[in-house]
Amino acid sequence: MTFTRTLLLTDISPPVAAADAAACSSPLAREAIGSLHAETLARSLKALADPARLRIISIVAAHADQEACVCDLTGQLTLSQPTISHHLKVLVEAGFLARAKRGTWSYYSLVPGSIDSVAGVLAAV
Amino acid sequence: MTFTRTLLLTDISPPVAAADAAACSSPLAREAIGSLHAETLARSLKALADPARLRIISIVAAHADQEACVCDLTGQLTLSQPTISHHLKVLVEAGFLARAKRGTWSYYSLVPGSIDSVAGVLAAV
DNA sequence: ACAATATATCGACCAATGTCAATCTAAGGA
DNA sequence: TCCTTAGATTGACATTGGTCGATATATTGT
Repeated sequence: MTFTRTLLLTDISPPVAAADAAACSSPLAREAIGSLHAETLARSLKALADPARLRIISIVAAHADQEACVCDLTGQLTLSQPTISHHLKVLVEAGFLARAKRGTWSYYSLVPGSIDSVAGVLAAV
Repeated sequence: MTFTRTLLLTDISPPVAAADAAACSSPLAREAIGSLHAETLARSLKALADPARLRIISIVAAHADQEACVCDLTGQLTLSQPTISHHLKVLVEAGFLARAKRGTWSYYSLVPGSIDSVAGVLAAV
């Protein structure tokens, strides 16, 4: 890329596309997301893209105080305790849940806005 | 589920939780999502949870006519043509893209509302 | 018909992921 | 102090998933 002036969209006359674009290509209305942005969003979506983890989030969100202990989860999910613990870790590391240990019990709460944020970013892709 | 009358939230007095709930549990404000719903949403999210596929969707959406040919993608993604073709297939099967073959070229377009729909469902989990 | 091009499919490979049994850690109660 | 219980960690395993090279299919141009 050695051009001193960036090729603008308005520079493209209908029949001719951008320099390195193929003949079949149509004009762009805006920029696509960058690869870095794509990787960040993909990481968040990967953390959510599991039935057990979605149910965990939903169970936590369904509680009046937006908080659930692990026993709430082991009771409703037909998964072993270590597996549930693993999913919780994934969700905490992805920034969707926060852990608070009180006595013997661990309580998990939703990080406010974290889900909505991902949903918003996704809708803007 | 053989109860004739559903247990209402207002039936639960503060100190006592639902029948099979543990001592650490707090009351629910609403129902959590069902496992079927969770699996459906997870399938959609899995299709989106990949950097290459997010970029593909973004590139398609960035086009003025919401349509891109494969050559647009091979030019921008540093992935082999078979790999891109694979990702396109995943996105079509998940219902996010539609394929239209015209002549030698295949054009992929966004299925209107499909992304917003997932974003909306996700935000409601 | 033939050659060239665009895209899809196949087969194989390696990395990442979900799951569980076994074990470890920490907090409470007797 | 010891036992019990809640939860996290570890290690192993099977499955899924992303990638590419090779090949197949289909369409256009000569």
